[in-house]
Amino acid sequence: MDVTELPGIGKRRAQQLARLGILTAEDLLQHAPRRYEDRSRLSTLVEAVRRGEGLVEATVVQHDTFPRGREQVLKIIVRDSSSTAALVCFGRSVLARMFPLGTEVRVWGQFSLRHGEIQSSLFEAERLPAPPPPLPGFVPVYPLTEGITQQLLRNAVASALERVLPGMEEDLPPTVRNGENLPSRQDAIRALHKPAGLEEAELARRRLVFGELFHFQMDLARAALARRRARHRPRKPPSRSVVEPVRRALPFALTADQERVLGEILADCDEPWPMARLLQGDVGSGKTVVALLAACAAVERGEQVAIMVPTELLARQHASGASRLLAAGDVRMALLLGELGAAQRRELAAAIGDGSVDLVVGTHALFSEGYRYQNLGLVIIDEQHRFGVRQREELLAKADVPDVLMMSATPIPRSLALTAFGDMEISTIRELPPGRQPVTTHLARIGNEERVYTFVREKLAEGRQAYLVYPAIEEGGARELRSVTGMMEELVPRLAPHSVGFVHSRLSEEARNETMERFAAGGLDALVATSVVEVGVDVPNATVMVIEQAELFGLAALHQLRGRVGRGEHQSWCILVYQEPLSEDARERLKVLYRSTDGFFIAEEDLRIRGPGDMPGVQDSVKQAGFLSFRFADIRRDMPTMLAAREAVRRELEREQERKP
DNA sequence: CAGCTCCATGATCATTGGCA
DNA sequence: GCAGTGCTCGCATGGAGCTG
DNA sequence: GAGCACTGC
Repeated sequence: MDVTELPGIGKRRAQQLARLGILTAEDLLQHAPRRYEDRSRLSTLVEAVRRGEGLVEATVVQHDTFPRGREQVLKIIVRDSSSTAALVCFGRSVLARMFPLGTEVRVWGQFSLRHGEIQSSLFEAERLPAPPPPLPGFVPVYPLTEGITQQLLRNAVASALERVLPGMEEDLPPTVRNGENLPSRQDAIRALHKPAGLEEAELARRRLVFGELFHFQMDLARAALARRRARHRPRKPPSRSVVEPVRRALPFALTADQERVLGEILADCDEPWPMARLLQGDVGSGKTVVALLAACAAVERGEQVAIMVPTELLARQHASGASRLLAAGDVRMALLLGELGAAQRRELAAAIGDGSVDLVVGTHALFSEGYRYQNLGLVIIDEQHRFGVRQREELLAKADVPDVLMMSATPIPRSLALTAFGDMEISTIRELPPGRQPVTTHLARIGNEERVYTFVREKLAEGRQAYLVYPAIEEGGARELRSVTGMMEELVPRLAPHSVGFVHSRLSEEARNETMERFAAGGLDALVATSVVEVGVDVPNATVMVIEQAELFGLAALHQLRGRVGRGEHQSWCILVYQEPLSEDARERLKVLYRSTDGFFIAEEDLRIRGPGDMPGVQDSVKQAGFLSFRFADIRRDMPTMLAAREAVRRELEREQERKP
């Protein structure tokens, strides 16, 4: 039912309500109050002052005014059994007419002592008819938008409750409701707007959260099921004729975690349905090896593998890493770059088309430029968060892509993973390979940077390399340019005689790549950069990461940056330079980072401090898909409910299976 | 940075009277 | 679609914090 | 008194 059918709501109000996402009376009923005011009992004026607010019944005994500017401000003096008080009517002198002397009134307001009397300038008053109506009880306070008042919303909700609520459908199957011991949806919605007490309101909210999350999880589960049913294909039994030789040739042993995850993936690949799996692991946890071994499994079945990475630089790096690791497996590899000439491109397209290439590494051009694969069996997506959810969904929907393995180096807290990647399986590598020394983190207040640079010079003199990162004040803006040039002038002499390269978003991509590659090859001692280095190149010889104005970075970004060092056998350092004063959050962020190098712990903390809005790794998908814009649920608080809902979905699907086998 | 929403805040005019 | 009627509700402003 | 919903044309 459209909101305009409710009394008091016309075209204009409807438009304003639309800004709150309210189009129908049902929407209105799902507009959850922000909080409640306890108007369930009367206080005396004296009590109300003591508590700061209260519901009071009193008599109007006097009108008074005082001047302010050129207006006269009305004061309505009321008296109850305990005292008298002034209702100060800034800008609403008309109230005089509504409350003449002698009127009995019921007032809700914030009361305090000012100017030597009890006053309230924030109040709602109403005339009290002869038999006093019942007390309002707990009154909802709704989020508003300009043009819509609390009262209007309360009235509208009240009439919506009468007219629409009885027709509202139950949204949970009875089995689930009984199992969880939940009230009906109608009861919950009624209680949401007219609770008998705060406990009831909270219970109602949780019930609605559950319903919402149940459906969310159900949709995900059904999508996953549908995918399984849709694309069956026969799979040959694994021969391990490629996987095993490659494994044996590895210069290191897999960690237990890597083994476990590899097992999960290989088992998945042997199933007749397509895999959709997220492989997450902290920076440097060795995801790539696992992914490459999975690729080998596909190759040995005669399938092709595409590895998609966000930048060409990474494509090159992956390709060279892969050719080294896969040498023993006789895998035919190709690197697909945008700069290929027409002839090369034709040649490559042909090779992909007739199956004479097993493994292709490239950017999204892998799919967008009309390459037709002869028998594509597995797509591996690195740094999945760099691709939008659109690309991800397109890919999952492609009928000819049986298996998809996404990789993420930004650990995602379990709670978010269950929402943003609820339709995928998740494999997690927690353990770092042996021999990696944890990065030592130091905090330095700005002003001590001379010591920092001395330290950096020492390390450079030892032959190591260093990153120096500063925040991009304004993406591509003039101020950034200034700070870049400022940095250059300052840093070149400071780090002399060592060579310094600069990378920032005002440079062309080629220029950036060139500098990064020179750094990677050891041709530059120090790299000064904005956070573009966040994702990226593996430079084992780089052991120092200095982050300027670290307080401006998010926790996850800092962790990512820190992950750029500590990738070789040398001890590595991360120095966070901050400027006081620090905000509470910033202080907490830096503390977390100082204390822990565990990406998963950091991710949980990030979620706790910041909330889900800015979480990297999921932000694209989540924001675009609106996953986190639940009506009732707040991921931070309702994680237990999410798990319960997920479990309920599982049981419900089981029951469905039994019913129609 | 901009656009929203939420929240807290908000108070006078000038006489009189004494002294040089 | 327009004008007239009758209803209800009735403050302005600046700062703070959040999000696009 | 304004703004808006509603009514009657």
